[in-house]
Amino acid sequence: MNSLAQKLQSFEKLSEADLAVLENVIAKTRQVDARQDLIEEGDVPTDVLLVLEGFACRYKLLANGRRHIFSYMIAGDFCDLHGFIFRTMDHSVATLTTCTVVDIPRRTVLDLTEHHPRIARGLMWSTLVDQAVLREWLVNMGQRSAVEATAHLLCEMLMRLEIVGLVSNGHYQLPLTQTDLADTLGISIVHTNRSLKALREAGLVEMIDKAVYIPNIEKLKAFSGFTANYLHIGPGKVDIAGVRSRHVKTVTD
Amino acid sequence: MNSLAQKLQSFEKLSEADLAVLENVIAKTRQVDARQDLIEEGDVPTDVLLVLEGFACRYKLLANGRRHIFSYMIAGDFCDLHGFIFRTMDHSVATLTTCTVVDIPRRTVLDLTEHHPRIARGLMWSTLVDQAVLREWLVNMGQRSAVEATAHLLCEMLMRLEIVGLVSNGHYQLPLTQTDLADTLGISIVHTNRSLKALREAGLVEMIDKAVYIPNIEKLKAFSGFTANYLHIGPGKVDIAGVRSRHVKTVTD
DNA sequence: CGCGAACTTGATATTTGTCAACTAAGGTGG
DNA sequence: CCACCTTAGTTGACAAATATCAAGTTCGCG
Repeated sequence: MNSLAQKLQSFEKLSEADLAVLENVIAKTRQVDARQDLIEEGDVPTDVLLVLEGFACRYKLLANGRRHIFSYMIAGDFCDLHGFIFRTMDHSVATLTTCTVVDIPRRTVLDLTEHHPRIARGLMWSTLVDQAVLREWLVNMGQRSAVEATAHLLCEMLMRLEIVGLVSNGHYQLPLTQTDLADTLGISIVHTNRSLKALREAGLVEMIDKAVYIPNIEKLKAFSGFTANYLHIGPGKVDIAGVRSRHVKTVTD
Repeated sequence: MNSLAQKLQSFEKLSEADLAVLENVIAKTRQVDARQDLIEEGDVPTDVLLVLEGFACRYKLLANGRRHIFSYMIAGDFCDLHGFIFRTMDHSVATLTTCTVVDIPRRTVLDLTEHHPRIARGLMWSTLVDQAVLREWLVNMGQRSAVEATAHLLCEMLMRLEIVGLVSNGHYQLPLTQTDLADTLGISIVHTNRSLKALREAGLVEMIDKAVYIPNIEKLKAFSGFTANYLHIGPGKVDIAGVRSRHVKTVTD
């Protein structure tokens, strides 16, 4: 099963016909190098973009030269329907690592939403999870200190990557520079560096290069005020490599 | 035409049948006093909530007692489908003024999305605009100073209220306390007070009680770095009281 | 070998938060 | 009608968080 179908299934059981359609939808993939724009603010996309593998981000550049990153798209995540519903992009999307992407024609998405109500609801579900993450980031920036916010982000990435099987034993790869993190949390690079140092010195996080290790997730959650409810992790229909991850608590959302 | 239909129409022309269905959907309204919770985090909603009139907000309370507000629902706005798709609420919704609301049964929403594709796409459109606003707020908090962020918010509210005809000549009502604003912008009350004072002293904004007057919107936009593109204001199909607002620039999104 | 990108650290400046005190306005009970 | 609440707004003084500037270090790569 492809990662799009996998993700949708975690919300609602799809029919054989649904699955066949989805398989068809992602037939033609292409590779994109790291650090490339997939689409830019102001563009009028003809297709809907879907990231099947790799790490990408949404961001905006301001007139004063500053950049803000407001979401990460990880392996298995797919893009929202922004390009389908709106004519022009109000933000840009760029890869962080090499990515496998699919360009889905508008027409195809239209068909999906009109003739496959379960898929349509699945897309809505995914969109709403993205929205919930945005809300939590707002809380993060508004109400938590830089160190707490940094810790919270590392918690969230752990949870999200765990769902798609990209965490083993508290270790995961986070292909972000400190500049990326700074532009995500809305703090300076220097302060980002010091926040990470504080987390390391507190023994909450270990980071070597892009490898993150969280020795005690409960401690990090407590420190950052993290609760996973906003990720709306499904009832556990997702089954990666035949074994449900032991680390993900089953939350009957 | 009711405000739900009006809002959806601004995205896509609805059929007579669509309109009739919508009229039926909002038949049973109720009044709610100001400063009341409509739904709380952790609740399992049976219906989808729709605010027809008044001012409401979404917020979250943190363990440390802090509150963060991450969106305002204004007259004519309707709630997203959060309660429809997710079982439990990951945030709370409260009225700020007296509101007219409708409780739409899940079953009804299900019917709408399955049998009225244009309405379904309209709901998606509205959800994505909400999402775009969340992204802009993230940029606001992350990359702008407190004064700029405050100005940006006042710009945004002007634009959004203008669309629904609640602005006359640069004047509008904003029923928020400075505490509300502080919890929205993620800054302290005192600093909010001083930011507003700075805007007043710069002649960019006049505020008396809850009445806001913006003498020169272009100046305020320039000061705050505001561009309306993220609101995805439609091609102008909305027609309030028979006259399209002169203040809204028609943006062919 | 040298260069650039990312990371690190110290010193200092600026922004923002906290504490405390005070004013103004509206509501309520006597 | 007034005394007395409470809530919202305002201001000053000071503390804390965060930004900026400047100067390294480390490491991969041509």
